[in-house]
Amino acid sequence: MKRKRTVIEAPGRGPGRPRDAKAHAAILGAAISLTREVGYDALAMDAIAARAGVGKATIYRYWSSKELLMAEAVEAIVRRVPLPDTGTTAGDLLVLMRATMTMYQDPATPPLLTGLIAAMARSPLIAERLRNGFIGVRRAAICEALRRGVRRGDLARGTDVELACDLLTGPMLWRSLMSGEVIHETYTVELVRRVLRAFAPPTPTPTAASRGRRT
Amino acid sequence: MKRKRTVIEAPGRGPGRPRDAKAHAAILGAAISLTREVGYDALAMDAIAARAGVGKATIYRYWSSKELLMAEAVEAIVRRVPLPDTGTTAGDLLVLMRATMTMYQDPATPPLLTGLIAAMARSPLIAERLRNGFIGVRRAAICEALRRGVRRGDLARGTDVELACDLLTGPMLWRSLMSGEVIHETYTVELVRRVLRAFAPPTPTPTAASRGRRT
Amino acid sequence: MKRKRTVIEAPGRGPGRPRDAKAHAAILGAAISLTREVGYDALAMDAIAARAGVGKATIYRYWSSKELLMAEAVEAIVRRVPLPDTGTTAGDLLVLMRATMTMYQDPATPPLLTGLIAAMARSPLIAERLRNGFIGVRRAAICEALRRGVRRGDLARGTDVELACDLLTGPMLWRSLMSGEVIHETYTVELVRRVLRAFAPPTPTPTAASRGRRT
Amino acid sequence: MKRKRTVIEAPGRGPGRPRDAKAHAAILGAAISLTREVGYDALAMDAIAARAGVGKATIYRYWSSKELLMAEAVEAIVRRVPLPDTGTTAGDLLVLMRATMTMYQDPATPPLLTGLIAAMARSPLIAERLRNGFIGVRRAAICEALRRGVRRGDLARGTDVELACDLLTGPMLWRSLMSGEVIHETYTVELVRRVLRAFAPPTPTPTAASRGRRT
DNA sequence: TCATAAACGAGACGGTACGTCTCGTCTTGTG
DNA sequence: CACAAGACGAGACGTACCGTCTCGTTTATGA
Repeated sequence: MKRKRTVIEAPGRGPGRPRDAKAHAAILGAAISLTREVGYDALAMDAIAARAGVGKATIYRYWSSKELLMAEAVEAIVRRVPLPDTGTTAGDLLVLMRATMTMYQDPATPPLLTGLIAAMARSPLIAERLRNGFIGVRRAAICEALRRGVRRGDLARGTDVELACDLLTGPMLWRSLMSGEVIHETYTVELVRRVLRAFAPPTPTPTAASRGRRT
Repeated sequence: MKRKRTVIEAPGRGPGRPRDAKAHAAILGAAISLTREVGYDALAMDAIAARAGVGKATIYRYWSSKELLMAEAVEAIVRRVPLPDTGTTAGDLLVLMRATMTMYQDPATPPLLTGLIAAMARSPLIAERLRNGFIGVRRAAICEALRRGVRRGDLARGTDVELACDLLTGPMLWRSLMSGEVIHETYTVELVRRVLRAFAPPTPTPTAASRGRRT
Repeated sequence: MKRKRTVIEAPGRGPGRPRDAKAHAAILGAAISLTREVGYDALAMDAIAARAGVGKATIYRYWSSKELLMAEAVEAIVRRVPLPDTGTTAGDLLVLMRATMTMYQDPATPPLLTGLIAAMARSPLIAERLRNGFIGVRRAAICEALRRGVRRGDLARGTDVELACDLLTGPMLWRSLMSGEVIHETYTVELVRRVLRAFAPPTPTPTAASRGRRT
Repeated sequence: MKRKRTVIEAPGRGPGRPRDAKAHAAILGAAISLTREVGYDALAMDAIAARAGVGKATIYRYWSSKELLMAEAVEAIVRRVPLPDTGTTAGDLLVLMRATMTMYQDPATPPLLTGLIAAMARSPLIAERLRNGFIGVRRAAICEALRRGVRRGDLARGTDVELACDLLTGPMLWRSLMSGEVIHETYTVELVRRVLRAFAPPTPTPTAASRGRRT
C-alpha cells in the first residue's frame, strides 16, 4: 500500500522496530476470551488492552476499529476447515457439516457471530473481509465436495451447487441465530441426507437405483 | 406504578392526559426511516426523538429499551404474512416464500435484521419476543402449509416439518446475511422445488408417479 | 451567552430541565481540592468527574475545556478583594497587598496560577477571561487606591498609576513564580513603603517634609 | 546508563560512533522554531524529532525530559546578559533592563516562558536549573549593578538589594504574563527612574546632591 | 368550574466506551 | 556503539450514546 519496499513479502522490513507478534497474538487471545466471558458488545477495548498487557494504541495500530479486530478474532476461532475425501459424497458432506455443527455448538460462537453479522451489515469493508475469510473458506470446501458429488454421479448433472450449499449452511445458521436451538448430530445427518435427496440424479434405471442405494 | 385501573385495555381511563397515539406512530416511523438512512447502530435515541418531534421520555414510556423499540419497528415492516390456500402444496409454499423474499428484498431489512439478531443474542427477553413475534408467525404459516402437504400426500408421511421449514427459511437468511446477494424469483422457485423433492413421498407406483409430476 | 432570552437575568428559562447548580459547585470544588492534592497538570477530568459525582459530559456542558474550568476554579479561590478605606494611602495599599500576599501564601496558588498562565499564553480566550476576572478586579482596586493617593496629595500629581500598580503587583508575582520564596509581612510592608517613596510628591518645603515623614 | 566514560567532555572517546554535535543543535533549533509556531504544549516530542531529522531516542539521550529540553531551549534564546559599566548606576540598570525588555519583546518568549514556569511549579529539578540558569544570571547582574550603586552612593546605604531587584524585574514579568501588553522603551526608562527614586539616599545636603547628578 | 394527575417537549444528568493523542522507553537494522 | 525509524505501555483527552431525571406546559377526568 505504501510501497516502500522492493520485495513484496518482507513483512518487517524498513527501518524501525518491527511489530511485536506476541502483542498481536495476546490481543487476539484477550479479545476471544473476553468475548466468551462478557459477550460481544459488553466488550471494551480498554479491557482487551488491559488483559493483553498492551496499550490501546497498539491495538489500533493493527486494527483500525473494534469490528476489524473482532473479524480477525472470529477467524482465529473457526479457521480450520476439513478438506475431506471419504470416498462418498455423503461422507464428505457429513464431515464438513459436522465441523460446522461443532462451530455452532461452541457457546462463544453466537455472540461473536451476531456481533460480526451486525458489523457486516453496516460496513462493506468488514463484509468483504469476512466473505473472503471464514465464510468463503467453508463455503468453498462444501461446494467442492458437491461438485465432486456431481462428477461421481451422486448428484444430478445440472445441480445448482450454490443453491445446494445454501441448503446445507442456511438451516444451521437459522437454528443458531433465530431458533436458538442446539444443533444435534441427528439433525446434521438428516440435513445432509435430505439435501442429497433434493439433488439426487433422476433414477435412470428405477430398479437398479432403488436397490443400490436407499435413502 | 401502572396498575391502578381495573380494566386492562381501557386506554384513556383514569385521570390525567391520555397517551398520544400520534406520538407512538411518529416514533416508530422515525425509527424505521432513520434505520434506513444510517443503519441500526449508528441510530441514536436522541435522533429518533428529534425526528419524531418527541421527548426521549415519551419513547421510554412506550418501550423500555432501544432494542424493544426496534423489535416493534421490524414487526411493523414485516408483519403481514399470507395464509395461502392455493390448492397445491407447491403453490402454498411459493406464496409464503415469495413473501419472505419480498421482505428480504427491502433494503431496510438487513440493517434492521442484523441489529435485532445481535440484540437477540444478548437479551433473552428480546429473543423471546421476536421468536413469538415476526419469526414465529412466518414459521407457523410455513409449517402449517407443510403439514397440509403431508396430509395431501405431497410430502412423505414421516416428514420432519421443522427440518423442512429450516430448509426453506435458512437459505434465504444465509443469502441475506452472509452472501449479501439479492434473492431472485428463480431462486425462490428452485428452492421450493428442491425442498419438495427432498421430502417427496416414496414413489408409490414408479411409472405413474414419474409420469404425473416431473421434478 | 446564547441570546435566547429576552430578559437578561432569567437563568433557568427556556424549556427543559434546568442546569443543576449543585453539580456546578461540586465540579468546581472537586477541581480545586484535586488541584491542591495532585497539582494542576496531574489533574484528570475523569478524576474531577468522579470526585464531584458527576458525568464528564456535565463538566463539558459548563466548560468547554479543562482550561476554562480551571480559570473559573481559580477565580473561586481568589475572588474576594477588599475595598479598603483606612484613611491613609499607605494603609489602603497595605490592606490590598496583604490580601495579595495571603493569596500567594496559599499553597494551592502556584500550581493553579502557573497552569493558568500557561493557558493564557496559548489561548486568547482564556487570557481575556482572566484579565477581566480575578486579575482585573485586584488591579482595579489597587489603581483606585493609588488615584485616591494622588488626590490626597500623598502621591505626585502626574503619577503613572499603571506603572505604580505594576511596581506593587509585579514583585509578588516574581517571588511566587521565579524565586519561589515565601512572601512575608515585612516584605509586603517594605514594598508598599518603597513604591510610595518612588511616587512621592516633590518635597514642597524641604525641611518640613523630611521632618514629617521618615523613610 | 549514561556514565560510562571517564572524561566528560571528550566527544569522540571510547568505542563506537561519537555523538553528533549537529544533532544537538538541530534538536534545539527545531524545539525553538516549533514553539514559535504551535506553542509550548501543543509541541510534541515526535514533531521535534521529525523536524530535526532525528530519532526520539537521540533527544532523550541528551535531555531526560521535555521540560529539561525546553529549559535549555529558552536559555539558548535569552542567554546573553550584558555586564555593563557605563559609569552611572542609572546607565548600568538601563542597559540591563533594556536587555530584559528585548527578551520579553521576542514573540517566542511568552510561550516558552509560561511553559517553563508551569514546569518549575511542578518540578523542583527544573526550578533549580532555571533559577541557577537564565533567571539567576540576569538577577546576579542586576544585583551587582545595584550594589555598585550603593557603593557609589546613588542608593541608600541599607538598600535591600533583593527587593530593589524584584521591583525592577517583577513589573516586566507582570506585563508579559498578566497584562499581555508590550513593554516600551519609555516604560523601561520610567521603571528604572522610579526604582532609583525609591531607594535614593536621604538627601543629606540638598544642594550638593541635586547639583551633582540629576536622574 | 376548577383541581388533580398523567403525558408531553425539552434537555440536563451519571455513567461508560470510543478512538486519538502524547510521553518516555524499547527494539530493530545501518553506518 | 550512536543513530533514524518507529513500535510499545500507559493513560488523559474530548465526544457520543444510553436510559433516567427534572422542568414547565398541555389535556383529560372527577370533585
